[in-house]
Order: sequence, then structure tokens, then C-alpha cells
Amino acid sequence: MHSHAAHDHREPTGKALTSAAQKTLEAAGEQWTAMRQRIFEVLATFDKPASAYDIAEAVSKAEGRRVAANSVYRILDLFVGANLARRVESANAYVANSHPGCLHDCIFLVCDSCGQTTHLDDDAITASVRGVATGAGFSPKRPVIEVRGTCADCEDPD
Amino acid sequence: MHSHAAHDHREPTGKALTSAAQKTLEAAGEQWTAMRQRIFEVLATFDKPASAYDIAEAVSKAEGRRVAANSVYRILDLFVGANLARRVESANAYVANSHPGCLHDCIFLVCDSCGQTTHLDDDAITASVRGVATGAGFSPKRPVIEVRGTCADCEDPD
DNA sequence: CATTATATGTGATATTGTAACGTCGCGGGT
DNA sequence: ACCCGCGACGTTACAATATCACATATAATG
Repeated sequence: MHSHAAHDHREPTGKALTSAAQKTLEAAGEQWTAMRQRIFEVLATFDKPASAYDIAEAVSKAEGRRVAANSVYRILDLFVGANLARRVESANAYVANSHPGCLHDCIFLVCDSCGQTTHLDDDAITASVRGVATGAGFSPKRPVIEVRGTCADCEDPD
Repeated sequence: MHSHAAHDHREPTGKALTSAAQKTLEAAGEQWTAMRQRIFEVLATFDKPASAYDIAEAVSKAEGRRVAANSVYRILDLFVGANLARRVESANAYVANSHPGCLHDCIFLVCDSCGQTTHLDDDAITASVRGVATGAGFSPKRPVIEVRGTCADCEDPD
């Protein structure tokens, strides 16, 4: 996937991904706490965007104690700020960034049927989006590019 | 603005816009009721994206009776479906479509500081977004392209 | 007019997101 | 060791956004 990118995106998984996330967060001058690790791990295991409440529920179950959505939001905000996670605006949900530390604007393909969300990078497109914004006298900070539609599996279930 | 579009976009305002909206909705086989007109008018007078609750409140005040958010959502959904209005996903809010009847994918520039939102059309960009989605085996239905940032006025207040 | 479909009203409830404030543990200064 | 300040997290309350179920009203149709 996104093999068109100029640089290679090997996607770390499991422990490697968590470890990469830790390095990135610490490099940003933030602490890597047990709670943050737990939330990152849970987020990373979801196969589709997870809401803060989804995560709170999953963590609560895993820890055997109540974890409030509140706390999850705080940590998700931190993750988004440090590029460990992304918010999918059209789904009110979050996904782990599979290559933290590299900070593309990104494109999400969100299936209306199953919720599966694919992450693409296409610097040409995102640059042109920023370009038209700038051309209109606007200072772009965060392009939100998401495509709602139907994924291959739902479109054509063999 | 968006003078690059292949066809002319004169932007109807006030009564002309309402009338254009009516024609479009009726052409879609839906009724143009007093309630729908009221909601469209109120939406069109907002100078920035309005939430369903903003609209419910404004209509309630204008009508001197309680109009529930519920009813507003129903009508907004209808409007979005008929292209009379658009939802700004990253703001949980809606804007009137200033040229109903013509249905571009569109690009919103949303100012994080003042909320002002500018609507651009750029068919080259939206086509390329749909293109990468299709290239990934995805069937795009509704691209969501929004740019969060700072508008000219907030960036550089003379 | 009677029948049916569509539109709206109403209250309840679910989901998503923030605010305010308290507690705990950790590190630095004294 | 003690105090202090700070960041992380817990806890409660609440605000904002969104949907559901069902009643009523209004419009379209025969």
C-alpha cells in the first residue's frame, strides 16, 4: 500500500510499533507512562477507527477497573499532537499512526458499510490542497482529507 | 473566488438563493414547506457553519415557539442529500450551498480562530482525490476535504 | 371524503466532548 | 528528611451533538 511514496513505509506492528511510539513521544519531551502505553496498544489493536469511548471500554475491561473517557481523551489529544495517532473527523474516532515520527498530511478512505479505514499518503495531493488554501489567503495548518465510500470487500464480496 | 471553475458561479443571495434552493429541492421530488424554507433561510444568514442546535435556537427565536433539534436534523439531512447544504465534518456544522443544483465535491477552509469558513471548488484536486481512492480499490462516494488553519483576517489583522 | 404517505412535534435517550477540581507520585531545592 | 511544584491521572458533573420511537398534523391521491 502507498508504495508510491517517495520513502519506504515499513509498517511496524505489535511491540515494534509500540516501541516506535514510545520513542516518538519521548522525543517530543513527553512521558511514556503505563496508562499511555495501554491506550496506545489498545488503539493499535483496533482494526478500524476507535472512539474514545470504545477505547475507554476496552481498557477498562483489560485493566479490570473503570477508566473514564475523559482520561482517554486527554491521552488521545496528546497522541494526536505528537503524531502517534490521528483523528478521523468524519467518524469521530481515532487510529494509531502506523509510522509515528513521519508526519504526512494523510488521506483516509472510510468504508460506510464496514467502517474499515485505509490510510494513504499522497504528498502531491496534499500539497495541492495546501496550495489552493494558501492561494486563497488562508494559512493551512491541518488538511482533513477523508473519502467516504465503499471498500473493495464490501463493494464486491466474492 | 473560484473563478477558475469552468462554469460561472454567480452566487445568489437572499431571496434569489432561497428561490434557487426551492427549485432544486422540488426538482428532487421533495416538498418546499414553510419549515424547510425557514430553516434554509436561517442557515443561509449565518456567516459561518451553524450547528443543528444553533439553527434550532435561531428558528425557535424567530418563530416564537420551540423547534427541536430533532426536526432540524431531519431537514438538514434532506438538504445535504439534495445538495442545498453541506456538512462541515470537522466542525459538526452545516453551511448553505450558495449554488444549489450544481454538485461539486468541495473544499472548505475553516479558520480555527474565528470559525469563518470559505468554500472552494477545485475539480482537479477533487478528481485526484477520487482517483487515488479508486486506485486503492475503493469506491468513493463523498470526499471530505477540509483545511483547518487561519484565515487571512485572523492571520494578519491590519 | 377516505385513504395513504409525508412532514413535523415531542420526549427520551445515546453518543461525543469539556470543565473543574482533587489526589498521587516524583524530582528539585533547602 | 522536608517542602514544594508540577505533571499525570481519577472523578464528577455537565455541555454539545445526534438518534430513536411514537404521536399528531398536513398534504397528495383516488
